[in-house]
Amino acid sequence: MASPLLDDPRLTAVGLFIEAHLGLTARLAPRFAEYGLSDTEVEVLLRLARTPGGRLRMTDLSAQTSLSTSGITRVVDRLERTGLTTRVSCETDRRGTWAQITDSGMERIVAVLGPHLDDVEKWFTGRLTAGQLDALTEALRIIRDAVHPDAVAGAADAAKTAADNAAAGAAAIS
Amino acid sequence: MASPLLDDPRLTAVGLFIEAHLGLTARLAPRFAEYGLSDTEVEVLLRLARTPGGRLRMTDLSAQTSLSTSGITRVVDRLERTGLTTRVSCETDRRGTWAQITDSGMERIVAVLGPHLDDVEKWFTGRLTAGQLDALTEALRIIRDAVHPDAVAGAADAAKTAADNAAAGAAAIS
DNA sequence: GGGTTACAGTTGAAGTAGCAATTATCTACT
DNA sequence: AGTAGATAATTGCTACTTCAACTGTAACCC
Repeated sequence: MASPLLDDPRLTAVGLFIEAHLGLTARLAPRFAEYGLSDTEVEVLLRLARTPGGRLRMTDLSAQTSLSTSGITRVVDRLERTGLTTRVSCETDRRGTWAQITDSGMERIVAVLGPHLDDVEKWFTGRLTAGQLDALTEALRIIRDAVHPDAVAGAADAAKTAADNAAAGAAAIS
Repeated sequence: MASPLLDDPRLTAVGLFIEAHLGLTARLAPRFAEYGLSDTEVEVLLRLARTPGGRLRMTDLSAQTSLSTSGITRVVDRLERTGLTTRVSCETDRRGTWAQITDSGMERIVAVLGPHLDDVEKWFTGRLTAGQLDALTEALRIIRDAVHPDAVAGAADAAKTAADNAAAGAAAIS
């Protein structure tokens, strides 16, 4: 009755991957909640905070995160409602909208980042030797590049976006 | 304005982890859908299929998967509606319910497993050298054991459950 | 230029998840 | 035996996400 496939080591490997991810994110989420954020909101704020100019098009956000454009619309709705981001309409393409992180948003994400990194250290990076961490990171990068090419394409777009942002100047930062 | 924390390498490591996981599961899901299953349903069927006797208490399923007991109730509802599992009331504890995989459920999970493993090979294990895969697995196991101790405790319970199942005999298998 | 096609973002509807409350049952203590 | 507290499973409610449909704008091609 039992198929040998049920015990395939590849199945164990994926299972381990999924369990580790699930458990880790479950450990990290409470800290975000403490600062009034969900993991999705942190992801969006982080992307914006790391982008020169602090803003990104809705579509770019969608490509860089785990969310559909529809999902992005709604996260940005929530973030805007709490004053952490603002929508800025795009001058050169009137279909477009920038999601712009506000000063308040930047303060919030920077505030949560310290404790968050402590959590990461405690549950993830601190559990591994430097060699193990390097090996893990390398393997993850290979997988990521294979399964999520958009992130790479998005990086190319990001360069263009950064250039646009630079052109737009610092006046619009908040 | 930009905090140095925004570029912390630990942040990159977690990000890579999350992106790789997200991308991988996104690549694997369409195959499940092809067989009329969601990833949650596959997870539940797989746990049942691997358990001697093909059945597990709702609570055990909850501990071993990514779902709350409430979530398990609903997944098993769906699986039961499509005839892939059945509920069997527990003789020795009348509060309890077994989720029992049916012949149909077993056929379905075994059928999807072959193509699924091909996908896993294509997007995950096949991209890494044997050494890289070992290193990855080892690191993941360390993380998993740290963040998801329930899985270990659940294993102890599973031994007990297996004993119960053996006692119940083969008559109830389908 | 005028029309077709593609794209950015939003919205409505539906599905899936968790939390908290509820019911039924078990365990332990006196 | 009887009561108090824990536990198993389910259900109501709410929040979040996606898919598909829609609006407005841009790009292309004749």
